[in-house]
Amino acid sequence: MLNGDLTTAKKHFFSALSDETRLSILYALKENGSMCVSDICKATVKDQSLISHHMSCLRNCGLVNTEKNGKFVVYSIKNELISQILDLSDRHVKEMFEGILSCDVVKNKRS
Amino acid sequence: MLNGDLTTAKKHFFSALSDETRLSILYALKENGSMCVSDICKATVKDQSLISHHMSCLRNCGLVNTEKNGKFVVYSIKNELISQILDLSDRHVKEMFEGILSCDVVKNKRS
DNA sequence: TTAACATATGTATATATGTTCATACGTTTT
DNA sequence: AAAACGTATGAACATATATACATATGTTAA
Repeated sequence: MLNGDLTTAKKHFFSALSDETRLSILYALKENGSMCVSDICKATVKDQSLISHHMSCLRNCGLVNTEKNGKFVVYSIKNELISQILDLSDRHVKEMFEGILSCDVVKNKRS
Repeated sequence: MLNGDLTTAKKHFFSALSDETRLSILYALKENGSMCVSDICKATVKDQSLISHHMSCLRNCGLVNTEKNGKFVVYSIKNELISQILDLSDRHVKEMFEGILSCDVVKNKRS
């Protein structure tokens, strides 16, 4: 495994986490254990096509499990390691909350 | 603190981590303890202006510490919590390595 | 004070990425 | 078999963002 590729993989892993829709999907899964696509659509109030695109991203980056059940596809958080990463990040963001939101980039988005 | 804002902050935290240049800066800091901007430029082989932009991002998201020392500005990894998040993510990405790189998005970038 | 150095910041641009729309695929039901 | 349902995928577009360039600010040395 080349070092450049490892960095690329890391970049894509964090990219998968850097989207509000995908974050809300992950936190819905964290609350509910496992959900099929249409349930995720309801929980996040988003279109099916959009959710499917995002699930593909989450699947590829190893953030969720897929399990087929008849015509349903059931997703869940991949494993305990992912849960831990989400929890620790949660803790950090809550501590740094104001600083992060006062970031120029964030502020510009609001105007 | 509004829930929407918390999600926005999370998104920006992970966005800060989803860039190869910023990741290489963080891993240089992890190896060397603390470094001034010009040292980071050498270590990452990037322009000073680019590094400064990225340091601003890392600072805002609470990923690094800043300490002024004469005309130098010395940066280091913020705290143990950040180190842990980086380590756990590292572990995950190494496990999921091939899957992540076989992602369509990643593959398209290479062609 | 002037010059040299270290760092930060503003702007422009090219590229990456989230979303929408249309449609395809697979499964169950009637 | 056809219809209905659940999910996935491809293309197009609008927006976000990394980088480069120019320049400003602050600090030390001569």
